[in-house]
Amino acid sequence: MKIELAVGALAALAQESRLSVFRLLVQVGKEGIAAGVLGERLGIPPATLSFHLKTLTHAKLIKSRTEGRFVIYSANYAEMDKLIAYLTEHCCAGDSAQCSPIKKC
Amino acid sequence: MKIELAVGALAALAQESRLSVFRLLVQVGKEGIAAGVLGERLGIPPATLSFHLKTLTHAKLIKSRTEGRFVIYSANYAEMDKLIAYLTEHCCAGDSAQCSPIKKC
DNA sequence: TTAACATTTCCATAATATTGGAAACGTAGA
DNA sequence: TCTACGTTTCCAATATTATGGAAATGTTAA
Repeated sequence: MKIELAVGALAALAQESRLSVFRLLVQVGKEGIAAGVLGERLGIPPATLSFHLKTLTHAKLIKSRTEGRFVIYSANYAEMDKLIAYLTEHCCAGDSAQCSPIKKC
Repeated sequence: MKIELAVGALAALAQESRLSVFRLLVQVGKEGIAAGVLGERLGIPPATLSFHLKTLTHAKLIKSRTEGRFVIYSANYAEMDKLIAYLTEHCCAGDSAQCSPIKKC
């Protein structure tokens, strides 16, 4: 993973509304939920939510598919895993004894 | 972990110089290295580095100790683990079959 | 085609973050 | 004490980001 991509992903997550959106999508699973449901659950106005969803999508942390007039968003687990791997890469001065395996979803 | 803390940690990491500093400290291990060495290795001017170290420290992602006239910085592995746990909490709609254990340092 | 609905784009305002030089601070050794 | 050195604070210019109303876009059902 290149540092620009990691910075982009971290910046996307470094905002309360977006972090809430992402965590909700992570918990919901790969089926995802519609933008409107997200906005309702989290109390975010449509324009603001759309802005944040765009930011998360651009960072590749979430993806969307269209179903009728709904846009269904879901977490990109692979990208989350890559980000975590990047943060913890070669950790603890190579003393792998004190590191348990990496999170994988 | 509260969302404000997570947002603070993510914001601290969402900047190229700070992410480089953090990853270097993660790789160096718990003994840490001096501020000056960090700046030299990463090519960051003293005032700028100090600003970024303060930001990372405030986010609890790194810690420091003074040794003579050197200030030695090191990663806060526990806080990194908590952040990763927060991001992946209750993931995959409870389908734990597709999630391997969390990263621990 | 028309009406109803879900979502996104446009836009201006407001708030927050980044940068690095110069000066200040604190410690160590002579 | 004096000097050298490592680090931090101060500061102001510059750049980036967040917010949400209004309008536009696209989809469905009748």
